[in-house]
Amino acid sequence: MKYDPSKIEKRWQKYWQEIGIGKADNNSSKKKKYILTEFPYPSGEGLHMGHLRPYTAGDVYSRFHRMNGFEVLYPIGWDAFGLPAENFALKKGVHPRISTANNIENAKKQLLSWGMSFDWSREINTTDPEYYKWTQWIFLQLFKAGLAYEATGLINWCPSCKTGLANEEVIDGKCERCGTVVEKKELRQWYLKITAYADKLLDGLKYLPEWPGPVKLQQENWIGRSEGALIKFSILHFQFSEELEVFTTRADTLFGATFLVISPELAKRWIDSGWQAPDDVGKYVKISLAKEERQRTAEDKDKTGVDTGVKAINPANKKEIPIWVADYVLGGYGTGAIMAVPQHDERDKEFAKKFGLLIVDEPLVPINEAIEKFGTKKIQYKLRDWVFSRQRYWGEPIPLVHCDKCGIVPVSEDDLPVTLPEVEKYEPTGTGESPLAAIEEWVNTKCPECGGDGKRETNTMPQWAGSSWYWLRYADPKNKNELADKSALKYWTPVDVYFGGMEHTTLHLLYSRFWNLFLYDQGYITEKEPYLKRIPHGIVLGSDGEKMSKSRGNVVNPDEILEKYGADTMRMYELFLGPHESTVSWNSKGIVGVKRFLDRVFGFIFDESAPESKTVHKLIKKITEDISSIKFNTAVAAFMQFLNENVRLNKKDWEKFIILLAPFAPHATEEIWHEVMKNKDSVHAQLWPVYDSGLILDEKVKIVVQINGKVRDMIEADSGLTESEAKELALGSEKVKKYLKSGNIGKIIYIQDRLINFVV
RNA sequence: GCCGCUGUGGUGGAAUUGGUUUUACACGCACGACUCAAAAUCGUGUGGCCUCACGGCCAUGUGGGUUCGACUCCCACCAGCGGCACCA
Repeated sequence: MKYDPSKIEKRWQKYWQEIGIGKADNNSSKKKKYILTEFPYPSGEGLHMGHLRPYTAGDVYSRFHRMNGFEVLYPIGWDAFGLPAENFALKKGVHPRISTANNIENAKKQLLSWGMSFDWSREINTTDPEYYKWTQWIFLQLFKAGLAYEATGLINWCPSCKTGLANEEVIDGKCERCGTVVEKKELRQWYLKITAYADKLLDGLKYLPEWPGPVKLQQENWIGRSEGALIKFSILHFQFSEELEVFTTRADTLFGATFLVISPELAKRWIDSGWQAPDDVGKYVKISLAKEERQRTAEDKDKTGVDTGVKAINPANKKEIPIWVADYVLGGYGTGAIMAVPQHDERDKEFAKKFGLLIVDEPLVPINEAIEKFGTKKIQYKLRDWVFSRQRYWGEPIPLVHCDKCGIVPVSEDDLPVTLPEVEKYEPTGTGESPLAAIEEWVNTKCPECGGDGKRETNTMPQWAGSSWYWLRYADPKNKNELADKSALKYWTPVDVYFGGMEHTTLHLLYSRFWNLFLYDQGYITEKEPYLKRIPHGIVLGSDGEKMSKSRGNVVNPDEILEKYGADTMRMYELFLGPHESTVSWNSKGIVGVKRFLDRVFGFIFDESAPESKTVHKLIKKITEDISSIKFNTAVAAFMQFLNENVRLNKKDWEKFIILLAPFAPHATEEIWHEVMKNKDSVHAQLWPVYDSGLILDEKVKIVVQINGKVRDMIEADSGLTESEAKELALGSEKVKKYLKSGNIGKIIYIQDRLINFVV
């Protein structure tokens, strides 16, 4: 039979829809397995090779578990709010609602053509009011719990996307979305108090043994907990502040603190409250604050600073010390001021040397004693509160009303969702104001509390809002009364295995853990941590080893590969490229190897007179273990090797082979299962084969004979020989005799069925 | 600078609870079969060096070490990738 994927794949995809291959049952009595892959942004370019990787892995894993008797939930949806969707819409001049719907339709077609066994009956869309109703509802719970607050502060601002950004969205000083260098801007923003969960987020990592170490470590570093102390220094003759508080982890070095340094931000606050700073100080502060964050914090930069002329008292030795202002001190960490101990800190030393400040070598004091005497214990985090408002149109409206009389009032839960108004003009304004602010008939509303005139909050939520709880919704996606039914959550959550990218470690993965912990604390959900096991995948590069990009011209389009080779070949080659977690380069040349393999599978004719195969049992063991441990590349190799080595197989053994191959090449195996094997039901509904452990043992083994650790011969023998039997056999070898002639045998090392080593 | 990961043929990669003459599987390449020819397919070979050959020596980034035995463990160094980046 000739293998022509284009003739068979559509037919079986339709068949799977009809029989509901991926449908998960909330009332199943089976053991559950919740397998999740990050849901895609439906961008205008369609899904790319980077999507194929986790979805194929998840699909193989899901099909495997279904065949092993699990009730599997492998859902999919669309993370369709946010900048990519909106920017695409702006570029094409189409309303984001329409372009998003088109992009979703296209992406869905792609996923179906790849043979993914998602449960399409649970498809969700973050831009669907029925969905974002609950995103808004969660926000209100955060607000009511005091974890959402409004504040004016210096925030990251992307001048190209024209919106504020969270700390996590600034990668190497640039906007995570568009790569533009981020500016600092003083703006009124909504924040989520993720810092209140810093300890819980950190502590929870301890209970996730199946997360990769590097992922946990990265989150740990991002949270950045350090234990130290707050120490107050009194300020002399200064009316704008009586004392200056610093955070330090080295209270034991307090006696060596010979000056204090404040950040330009703190100096600015003093100036704003009326301090007549010396001219050079005022000038320095102005210049520092105007600098780009990256310039200011570049490490190889020379230290700069100015003496404020103000003096303070070191509480330990009562000595008078100067206060300087310098931009190596960060305004946003600790108190925005430090005590400088040049003897013990390289940065302080560099500064002191440059400006001729005192460096003394005072003895250390016990740290706890110092804290007790001169300050208070303090735990400081690097984690900042999450800037949660965006000045863009395409996002969930924040469900709050501003009322002159009542202040900020939450929209009544009965009135959710606050739907995004239909407008023609939705370009970002760039003024720090959301485009929604211009829509008067939407903005003007009644206060939910007093019924008087009120104005809606016009900022929208960030990209990350909808994805911060989506896995919960999959458990019960159509629920109108709550985000998901408790018993459905009890059955499905937590997610057993979560496939996704490394780039989300300190973004989506951190945010969603935060929301999950919060919802758990509030009693709305049943699990403390959302994902039991996290499996990151490497990125797919172009054949030149560079990131795929249009400008490089190295983009490989999965649709074209599919047209040429079919979905099964594409899937298997993608898995064959390398270990799931490593970065791989897509090399279109190598794909023919997989196509040739599937051609041979298709052309294989089983032979009823062939004896029962033992190697098929080894294959069952190998494939079962490889899928379980996410080693798909070696599983594919094992299939190839098996077919190379077995030219004759009877029908029963061939059937086992086809079942094992089914999760990898779902269409081709289904075709063979029906057309060649003449079965009526689906190959994907079969039970996973079980191997006979008695049959995988070899009767004959090859034992290596070493002399002083060097291999000198190999003897074939029955398995399970004792040491003396093996010794006798080995000494009979001519080669061994030759090498043993010159010495006496001392030690003998024998490892059964493997090797015998004579030490001479 | 700090933290983490990686380093094996022309290429992607296998093998790491130390143990079957490193390089499974695949690509590529060479030769052969089939063909008028090509493609496809099938078969054989394919780490390096020396040798007509038998055979030998050297090889898992580099240099040491532990061990009967090291790709696998330890130390130092080099190179690449990722994260954080003046966090006091």
